[in-house]
Amino acid sequence: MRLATWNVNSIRARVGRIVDFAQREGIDVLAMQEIKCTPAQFPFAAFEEAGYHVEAHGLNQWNGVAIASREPLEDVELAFPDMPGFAKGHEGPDQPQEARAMGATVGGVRVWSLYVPNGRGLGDPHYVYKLDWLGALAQYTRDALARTPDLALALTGDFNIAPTDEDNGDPTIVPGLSTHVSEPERDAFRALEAAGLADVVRPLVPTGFTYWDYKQLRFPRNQGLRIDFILGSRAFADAVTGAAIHRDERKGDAPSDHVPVVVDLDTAAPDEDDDVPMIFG
DNA sequence: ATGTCGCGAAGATCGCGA
Repeated sequence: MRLATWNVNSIRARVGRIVDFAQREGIDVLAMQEIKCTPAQFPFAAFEEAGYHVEAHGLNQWNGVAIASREPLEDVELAFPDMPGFAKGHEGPDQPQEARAMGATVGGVRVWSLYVPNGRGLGDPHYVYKLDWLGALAQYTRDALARTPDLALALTGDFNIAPTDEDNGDPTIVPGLSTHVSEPERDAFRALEAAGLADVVRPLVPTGFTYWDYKQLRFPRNQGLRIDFILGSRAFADAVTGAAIHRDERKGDAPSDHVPVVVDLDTAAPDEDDDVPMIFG
């Protein structure tokens, strides 16, 4: 199975380019973020004509996530447990959840398409929201893997965190002053790893960014960020056979500011009669 | 020049979010 994640920055503005990519690259499951529309506005037909089922979740022109899949999506969820909400100017409990998460099961894998809150600024309520949101995501991960240790779980999406200094090539993003690179955000990312997940792309694609701001010639200067990830549980990571970051998708007409991140999985069912036993670790 | 995008609402530009 070939699984991809892509912050598309509006599905309607570039649906042709996205479906073309999925078909050309043989993507079986495509987790999308920032679709920027409601399901009523989503261009389902373009995906269906290309052989994909799609589940979309969007409340307005902001955020929004979706998953397209060649096989039907099962057990779709539109939030993880205790996912915090946010409403500007209305800090406190009981804020409405945004359209930032979708979980679905396909090919034996529990896949999440996640659009982690940006944070906006180190002193901003949105930054507190970001850290709370990531904390609840880590708790979900711990609970899910405690309940089912051999679960093939994949958290994919735009995490809005550059986990190491090597993941930040944007000179305007400064440790100590900027979101995406602060220690609390990096701690929150490491907490996901401590919960039982691993970045399954970095071992196969050690360097390279996944996002370049539209402004200031960031892409021609290659001043980007690595902020889009596929984090997998042990059972998921053990099935990974390849990975790619499709930098070329930042080129050409009307690109998203993010590019797709792809992994290949060997999802052949274990065979009890196989002469060669499966060996882990 | 916070210099680019995308969206919606207003109304042929602006505010918001990133």
